[in-house]
Amino acid sequence: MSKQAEFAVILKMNPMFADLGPDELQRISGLCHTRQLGAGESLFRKGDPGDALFGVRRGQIRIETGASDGNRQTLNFMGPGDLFGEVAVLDGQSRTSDATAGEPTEVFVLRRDDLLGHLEREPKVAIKIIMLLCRRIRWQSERMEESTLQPLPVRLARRLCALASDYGSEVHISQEQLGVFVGAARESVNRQLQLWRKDGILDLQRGRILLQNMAKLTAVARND
Amino acid sequence: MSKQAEFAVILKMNPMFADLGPDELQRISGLCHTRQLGAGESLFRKGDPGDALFGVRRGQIRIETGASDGNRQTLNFMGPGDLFGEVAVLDGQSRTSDATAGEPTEVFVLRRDDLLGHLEREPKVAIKIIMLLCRRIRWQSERMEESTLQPLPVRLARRLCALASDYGSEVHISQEQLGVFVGAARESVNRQLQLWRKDGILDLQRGRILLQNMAKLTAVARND
DNA sequence: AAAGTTATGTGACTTATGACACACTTTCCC
DNA sequence: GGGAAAGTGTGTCATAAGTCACATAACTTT
Repeated sequence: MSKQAEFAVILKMNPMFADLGPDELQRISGLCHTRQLGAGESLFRKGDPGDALFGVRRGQIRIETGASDGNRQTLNFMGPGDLFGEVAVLDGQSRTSDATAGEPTEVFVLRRDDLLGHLEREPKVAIKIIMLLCRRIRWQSERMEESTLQPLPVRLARRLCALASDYGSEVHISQEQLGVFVGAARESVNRQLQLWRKDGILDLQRGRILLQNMAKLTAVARND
Repeated sequence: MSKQAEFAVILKMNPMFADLGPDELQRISGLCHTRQLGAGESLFRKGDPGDALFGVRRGQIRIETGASDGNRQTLNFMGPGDLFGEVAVLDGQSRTSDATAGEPTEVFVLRRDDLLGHLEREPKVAIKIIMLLCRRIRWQSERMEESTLQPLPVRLARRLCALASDYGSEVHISQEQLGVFVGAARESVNRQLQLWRKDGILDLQRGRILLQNMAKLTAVARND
């Protein structure tokens, strides 16, 4: 399979591009090229212009806060098949975080100028992108209400379910990280996890969580 | 001034369209027409297709939840110059709330089909719209973090500053409404307002708030 | 293996805010 | 004018979650 075809598959997996037809995807992915990074090499830093969209081909990219006080916080890991910078590539605003290769990594790069030129030539695609952005705005505003209003156990259960759908029943994450994700203190996360452990919903080990009863967990997430 | 020119001014005031050039605006506003509503008449209901964008020319439109349990919650008032349905007109998704005329009202209507046809003929405008949507997505995600993390006084101060920039130093809103806006209980809102009143930052009257010291209020909003 | 570092578990305390209850005032309207 | 309704001011209480402090356990490094 060619690089381009591989990138088309990645695009297709992302909700942002899922509605595009095969020919439209093919023409967009034809614009991409690739880049190699060594372990620890920086892809972009906070403040850099958002001049491209990236897809991980192999390796791992860490999205981190460039906290100047030395306490570097990892916000997310992007593995093979993950896409990021979709919004930046469209609006060109500067990056809001750092991205660094955690290991030797190859990324697909779709440059902003190339994409915009393409959209200008194909207004129908531009209109589809508009729809997708609108969908994202709606989705975000729904989430916004929810995340503010829902209590910690619900937010935590939802995050765990989401992680489970990505990584299976053994989620490899520290309680500290989990706290950052759901916007809570580590101690609060720990206390809730302990309760669930006593209920047999999950088990805890250093640096990982074993989900044993997804049914109960999704019930909490639904918040019935 | 023609109807179209009047509508162009309203569009220009909205951040969503503020970046468009005069000629682009003129051509878009040339697509609009107007509609008259009597007091209490419905403009659209929850679930209706989002097939148009509206701007209030005169009168008032209330945006309300169509709560079936009879307890109707007013979410927002749109007065002359206000624009709403910007996202719906682009993506065509159904309305998420009811809109009803609070008094005899005239609205500008920009229909979805007309706008999309226009965008297809002018891809440069479509790309500008894409930028604007991206800006909105970013703005939303910033707000999302903030609204979860910031304490009530900060959220309240920010909302009051925003209202002040729209309506001046005399904000006409009930404490109940304010509570809905910042996601807090009416009582909590009241208690915070009382503290600020004792500091001379503002004064309270039935149904309105008089802002007397915007400097202090913005200082709270900045959360230094 | 010893020492150091990171992750986890837990108790004590504090604080912000929601919930309820009720008094008081203003406005509306019949 | 006389309710009724809506908006406001406050007290009391309960609770969720943050903070601090420290113990323990598990990995890493030398």
